[in-house]
Amino acid sequence: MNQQDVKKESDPHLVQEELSDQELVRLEKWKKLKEKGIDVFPHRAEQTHSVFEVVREFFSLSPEELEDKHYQVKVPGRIIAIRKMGRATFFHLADFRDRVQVYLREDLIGKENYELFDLFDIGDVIQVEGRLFRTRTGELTILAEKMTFLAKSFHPLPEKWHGLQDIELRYRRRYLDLIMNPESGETFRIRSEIIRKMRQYFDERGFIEVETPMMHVMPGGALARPFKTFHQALGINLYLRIAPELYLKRLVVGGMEKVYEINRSFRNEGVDSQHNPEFTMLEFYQAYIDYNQLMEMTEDLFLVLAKEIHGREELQYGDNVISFRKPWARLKFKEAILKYSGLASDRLDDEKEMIELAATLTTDKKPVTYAKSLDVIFDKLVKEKIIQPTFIINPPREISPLAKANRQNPAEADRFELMMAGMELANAFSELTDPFEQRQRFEEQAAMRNTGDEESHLVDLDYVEALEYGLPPTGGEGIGIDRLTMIFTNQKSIREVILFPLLKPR
RNA sequence: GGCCCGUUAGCUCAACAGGUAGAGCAGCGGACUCUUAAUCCGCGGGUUGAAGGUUCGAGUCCUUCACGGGUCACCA
Repeated sequence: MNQQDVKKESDPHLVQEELSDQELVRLEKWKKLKEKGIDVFPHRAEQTHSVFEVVREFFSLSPEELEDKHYQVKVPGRIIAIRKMGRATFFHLADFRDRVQVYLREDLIGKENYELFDLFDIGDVIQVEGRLFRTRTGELTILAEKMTFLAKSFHPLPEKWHGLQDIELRYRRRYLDLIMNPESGETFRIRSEIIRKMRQYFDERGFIEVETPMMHVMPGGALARPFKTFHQALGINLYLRIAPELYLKRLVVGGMEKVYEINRSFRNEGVDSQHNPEFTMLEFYQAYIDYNQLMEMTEDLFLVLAKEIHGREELQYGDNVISFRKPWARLKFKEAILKYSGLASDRLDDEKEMIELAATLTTDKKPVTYAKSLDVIFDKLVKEKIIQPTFIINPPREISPLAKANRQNPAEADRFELMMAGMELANAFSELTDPFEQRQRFEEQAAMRNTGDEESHLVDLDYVEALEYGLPPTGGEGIGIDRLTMIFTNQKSIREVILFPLLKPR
């Protein structure tokens, strides 16, 4: 603490030291309220309704009904607009989901109380007690009899008409975004509903929800660079999980035949409109099924979500309408490349040519194997062109080290990636259950790692040992909740569906 | 990390080609007892993201830096 801080300690001051005239005015009002003995930060408030509940319950009642019944309410909320007209004032009180008008009359609450309202500002959280009526223009309104402070607001709110537009400020001060921009609140309400409905979906089908470690001694379950940290007391390096996969399959070994985790995972990669360093997945595993059954489940799940949340089977996303009607397109990985890249099939089979082509598409790490080259080509030339929900099935086994190989073509995996709107939404496969093969796959990965591929898997012998006890045939899938929310809320950036996306400190 | 764009009053935005920074909302004072982007009259509010440079003069031109957005790279 420097001297300046010490000097100011006796006198309350705001975090921001240089105050605007408006902030000084608010501080003055607060002092006046204190002088009057008014507690602007009380411990609790009684309420009969939230703003949202008032609107929901009384919205459809006629002026006469409201007049007859004399509905008395106590409603907390934030003042978001004031219209003063001499000895009468209208203002709007808002909560997270709605707003309701309040009417204030000097002749009803008395001169002294009416003048006290001059010390109320837009942004203050208050409680209004009064009875409901309709104005001449028909708006449901609370005729105020009593008003109490619940929290004084010391900063002016953003502009009422345009809201908060500055994208950076919207992320850094999400609370302001939520106060000012109802559509932002709606996005996060839908996100919450997606997660709730997903839970319900899996719970109803007999799944158990679990939580597995987020701190891993050895990161695994995906091909990605991890965040590294250190445990002081144990003196060991730890990694933030890149996926819960290997732990969840250990649980299937343990008899949890249907298991899921809504998990936050962390990947130390770039940040863009489809990637945040921490992101949320739903990962689920079901014993005795394979990836074909997972495709059916996935179609069903998305369709249920669309119908229950939006009441529709297709959703507008940007310029496209995305339809979840079954069945969805299924395209083999190589066929998808043929279809969308324009490459001829004899060239696609020319391993050398594909490795060279892939090298021209990426500047960083050069793909050295045929399988990795195809993966790059898919990413660069195909992915963005797939708009409607499409299962891309049977990608190369080499880039799927945790999936069973396909029996007809062992170079391919019994796996699919679900693409839509140019994004990967889900990734699923028939889990590799043979401990000998798993160990061999890990060793292949480790060999690639030694050639400088940081994202390859490590040899996780502890996991292989679990497989040695017997993992039944199992289908497993991960669904990106953030991206799913983007589709369901028509947002182009992942930062719009994460309350506090990672930003550099100011 | 590369490239492009942005950063001006609390907020939303102006300022032609370098010539002493404006408006609306919000705020303050006044009028107004059914307004709803209330209205009317008046007033205050700025280190133009930061630091250098060019110039008689920089919000504007140049350099560097910070943060954000877009895009490419990496990735889901």
